Amino acid sequence: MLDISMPVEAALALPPNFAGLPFSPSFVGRRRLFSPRTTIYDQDETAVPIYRLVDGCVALTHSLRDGRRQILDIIGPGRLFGLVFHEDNHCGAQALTFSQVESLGRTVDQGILDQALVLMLNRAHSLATLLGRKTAMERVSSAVFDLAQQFKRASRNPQRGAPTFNLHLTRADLGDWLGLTIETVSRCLNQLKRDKVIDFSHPEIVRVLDTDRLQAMAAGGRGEVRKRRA
Amino acid sequence: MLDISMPVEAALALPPNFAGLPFSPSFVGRRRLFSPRTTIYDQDETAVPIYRLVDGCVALTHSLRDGRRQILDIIGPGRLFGLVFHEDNHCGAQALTFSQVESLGRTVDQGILDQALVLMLNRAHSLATLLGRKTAMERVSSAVFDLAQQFKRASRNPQRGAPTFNLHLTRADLGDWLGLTIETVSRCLNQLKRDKVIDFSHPEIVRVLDTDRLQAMAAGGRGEVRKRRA
DNA sequence: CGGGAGATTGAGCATTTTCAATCGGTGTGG
DNA sequence: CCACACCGATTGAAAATGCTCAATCTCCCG
Repeated sequence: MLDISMPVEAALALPPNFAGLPFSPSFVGRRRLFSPRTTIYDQDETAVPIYRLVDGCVALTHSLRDGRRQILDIIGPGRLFGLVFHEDNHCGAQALTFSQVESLGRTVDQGILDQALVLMLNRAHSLATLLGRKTAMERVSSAVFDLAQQFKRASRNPQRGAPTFNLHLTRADLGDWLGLTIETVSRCLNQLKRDKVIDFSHPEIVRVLDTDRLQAMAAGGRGEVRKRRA
Repeated sequence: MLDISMPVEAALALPPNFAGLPFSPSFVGRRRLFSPRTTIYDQDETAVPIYRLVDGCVALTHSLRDGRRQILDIIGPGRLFGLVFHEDNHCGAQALTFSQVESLGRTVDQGILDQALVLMLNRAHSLATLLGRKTAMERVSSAVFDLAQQFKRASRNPQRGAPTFNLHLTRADLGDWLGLTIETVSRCLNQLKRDKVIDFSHPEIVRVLDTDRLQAMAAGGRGEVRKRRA
């Protein structure tokens, strides 16, 4: 595997087509390539520009002083991230795979920025709902569903056919994202596999066998209405 | 108690001073008064304007189809909320007490809107961290601390003196916010009371006896570093 | 072939939930 | 004015989901 000794300037080939946000073509800033497990910016860093993820996978993380870590969002190709979103030094960004990132400085079209902000906020709210109210199985199902959306291979199988995607997160990452432990994540993933909802032989490459059932499990299985609250 | 049969137009006295966001004085739109437990807008509603909470307390909530509810934010006087934040019908807003709300339409200064959005996002991220990684005691401590900030009485006791505030949320609301059950919330609150960190006789009126300790408990008690993760 | 990192699996445990009973304040009707 | 009903809060005991600890497995790589 490549041995790139970290934050390296690189002018790479154009990215593959991705279903990302629209951009004014004028903003094609400097690109940088980050290796897996490297920090793009720190939780306490200031004056961070706006970035666009061209290719790869980035996690926004927040750590408590005692070391507990929460992943606040997983960013796929096309999405924006950076400091404007967290003036108050709030969370850091870390590449989970080789990630090509484009710096947009601070001169981003207002509308696009707002759009990205709103997406960020919606996802944060979804995550909160997941963390506050969903069971382990539902959380893992939600995560797989979300990642399948963001990272499904544009590759073969044009439409209806067991979409495969690369799970860029380790079990530990998934745990930090979903508020679970490594072991629980592993158990749930293997449960989904036994249930023939997903499949994987290599733990990184996941195939979704039954998208509908996956989505159903993500929302709360069979709709038994829960009690409480007038 | 008043019998106001809901959403009622009202021109009320000017609100007390509050430590809110700055506003261009030109935006003084229509005001409405909402009674406790009434809906300001629904989760699936569209074309909602931007609101400013003049006085009272509002909860942003998201409900799963099966009835589970997650409170995504608790809004205190001065803060903005409304649809721009959630184009994709996402969460509803509900008054928790008598709340005076000012509609700003959609003509809000961009900078102020962004500021509100970023605050919203930061709070959503903090909530996610709380829900994903904190214990019940830490969650409840965090909530009390946050509410003390947002709702501390401007009243007497100019500074250093056991700030008292009105806990506008019921135990059920707190549970829906913190991802806990009513019973756990109650137990934690009474534990804090036994520990002389807070005090209350009426379950709605809370006095903070030891702000420092409260804040410490909110962040994770005595800083024992937890394991895992390189 | 040996070492290491991540994943899986099992068993026991703990925090939090669930279930259930009781308390306390408040509003209503007799 | 008091009895009753109701709603929210509190408290205790039992149950459960998810965690901790520990062993083993599978790759990957040198």
